[in-house]
Amino acid sequence: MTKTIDFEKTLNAEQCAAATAADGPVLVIAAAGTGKTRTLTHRVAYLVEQGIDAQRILLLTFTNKAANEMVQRATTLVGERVGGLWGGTFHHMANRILRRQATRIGYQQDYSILDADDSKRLVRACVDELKLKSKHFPKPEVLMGLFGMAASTERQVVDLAHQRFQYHDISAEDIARVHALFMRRKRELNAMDFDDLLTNALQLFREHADVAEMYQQRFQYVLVDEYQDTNVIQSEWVDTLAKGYRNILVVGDDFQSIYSWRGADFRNIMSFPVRYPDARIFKLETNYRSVPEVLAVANACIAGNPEQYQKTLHARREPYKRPVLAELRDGGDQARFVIDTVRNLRREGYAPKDIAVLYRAHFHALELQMELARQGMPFFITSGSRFFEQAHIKDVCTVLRLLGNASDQLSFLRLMELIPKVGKRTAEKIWTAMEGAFDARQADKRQQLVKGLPNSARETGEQIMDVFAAYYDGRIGNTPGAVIEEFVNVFYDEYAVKTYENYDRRMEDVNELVTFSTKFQSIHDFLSEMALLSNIDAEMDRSEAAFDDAIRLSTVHQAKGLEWQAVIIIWVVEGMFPSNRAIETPDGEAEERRLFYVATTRAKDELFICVPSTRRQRDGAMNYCTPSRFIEEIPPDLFRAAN
DNA sequence: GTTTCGGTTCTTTTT
DNA sequence: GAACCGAAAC
Repeated sequence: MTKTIDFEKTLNAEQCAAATAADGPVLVIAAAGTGKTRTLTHRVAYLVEQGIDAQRILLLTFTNKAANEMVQRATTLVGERVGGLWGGTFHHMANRILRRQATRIGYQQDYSILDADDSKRLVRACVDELKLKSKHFPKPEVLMGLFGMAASTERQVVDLAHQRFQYHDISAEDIARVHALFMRRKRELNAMDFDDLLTNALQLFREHADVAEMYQQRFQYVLVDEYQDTNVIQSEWVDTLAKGYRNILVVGDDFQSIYSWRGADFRNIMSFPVRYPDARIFKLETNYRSVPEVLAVANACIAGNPEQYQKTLHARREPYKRPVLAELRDGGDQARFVIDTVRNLRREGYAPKDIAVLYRAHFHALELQMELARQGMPFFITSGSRFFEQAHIKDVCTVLRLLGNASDQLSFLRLMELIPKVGKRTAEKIWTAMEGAFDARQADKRQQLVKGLPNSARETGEQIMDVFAAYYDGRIGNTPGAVIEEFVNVFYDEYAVKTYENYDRRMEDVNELVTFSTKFQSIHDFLSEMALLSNIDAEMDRSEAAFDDAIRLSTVHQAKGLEWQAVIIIWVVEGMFPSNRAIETPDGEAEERRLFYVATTRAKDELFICVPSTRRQRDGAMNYCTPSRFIEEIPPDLFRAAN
């Protein structure tokens, strides 16, 4: 017999009420640091203790890290009984469902997943094909943003484009044409991007009642974390899945809604009681994380957003020190301040991993990174470009992706263009000759490919083709790692030496990828995981011990859900935080304020806010900075002076 | 006609 | 860095 949990003892009254709530719809408003994860974990444990089969519980989270953490903590509470629980991100769940049902919506089961880089390339190709490329036409990233917005808000691209470019000489119809071609191409490539995963899964539910019903029957309980960051697709998704039993429990905090630029709408959380009139609402307001002085600053900051659910964080911890507002001369001065502060904190007994530096955008940290490197202070940064999206990682996966989906034109072109003397044109010609698919199983197809290459490239082409042959002949294993290793041995290692100055570092990444791949049996599992794992998730798997001696550098977005003893926020000046571009959009300022609130509430003991007064421009000229409006809104006596 | 190379420019936030 | 552009090299 497994031990039973005394919920009233291990949780406070607020948490306990939410974790042990009776069946039916439940909304939990959980302010920062109030034990949200703890509550959700105990909810899972509670359900399992009540005799619910874990396979019938669905737990949707924002990151894989959050899902893993919760499952792990629930396992500690009630043991192996949580084994069959479905936990993960919306995208993971969509992929899991679509892998079984893709044919119902006109896709093949072996579809590929396009990451941001793939989608961008495809959009660029569509713009080229329609001959719309010009100085004034929006760049692929801008188009992608527009398409993504349309997908996640269920609006028409032409309307959004019209709105966005009404004062510019850009045709909304042309943008809609690019979008239409982009959508068609993805079908032809048998590929889905991140947005497609969500919309296609929803379409599947809408058009196939039997599929929807199957999952509605399966999931007796649906739990959703970070509900304030769901978009309309996701919220309809959740509503659909919960239709069977109506045991839906969502947890969120409208103050921490920071993804509206991705279609997230915190009104989902506000309207929950309207969609579920019998919903019970629980509020968690007791903060265990931060000292009262930090909370005072956080509360003062968010008071600038009056139209939100007002809730006050009640401090549980003893008074300690007021946060520091540090006025610095420039970026260099700021970097030295950060380093001095870290040294002082170390002397006070904090470990490096207890300290984080947060900022609005990755490039804000460039100067600091250089100074840290120069001073030999170890740091650990979650970089802007994703591990799996780096050129060398994508290069070594092209063969694998083609084995997984013969229609993957993007991987085909990428692979061909690795061969010397083969460029865009030649690669495209060969692809056209292949008639839309490269079926590497057939020896004559491989032959045909080599014949399409210029003479000087044939030998290399044959070497690469032999990787495919080896896979099908069974000469190498059929695991993802074996294919990558073979490709590296016969071709890529030599290529990398010639191409990259930092060959060593890049090949280390490749080796790490092979190690990572051993966890997966099938090529598809591996490729899906690669596309859907975020940077933070990927880093989880890398040697964590190495990071214990390093301070953490992170964007505020990526810091969400994390906490540190001491937090230093840099570049809190107008134009950078809030970012210039963000405040141009309606409600942009309110979201930036929420973002600043998220930043401040990451700190447990100590908070340092840096305000440099000048910033060097690209051309070397000095720019004067005004302290952020978010600083001006906070009463000065809530801060202490820097020593 | 294609590929390659060298110089220039620009960085919001992410599954 | 890495994406883009124009010019040189093949």
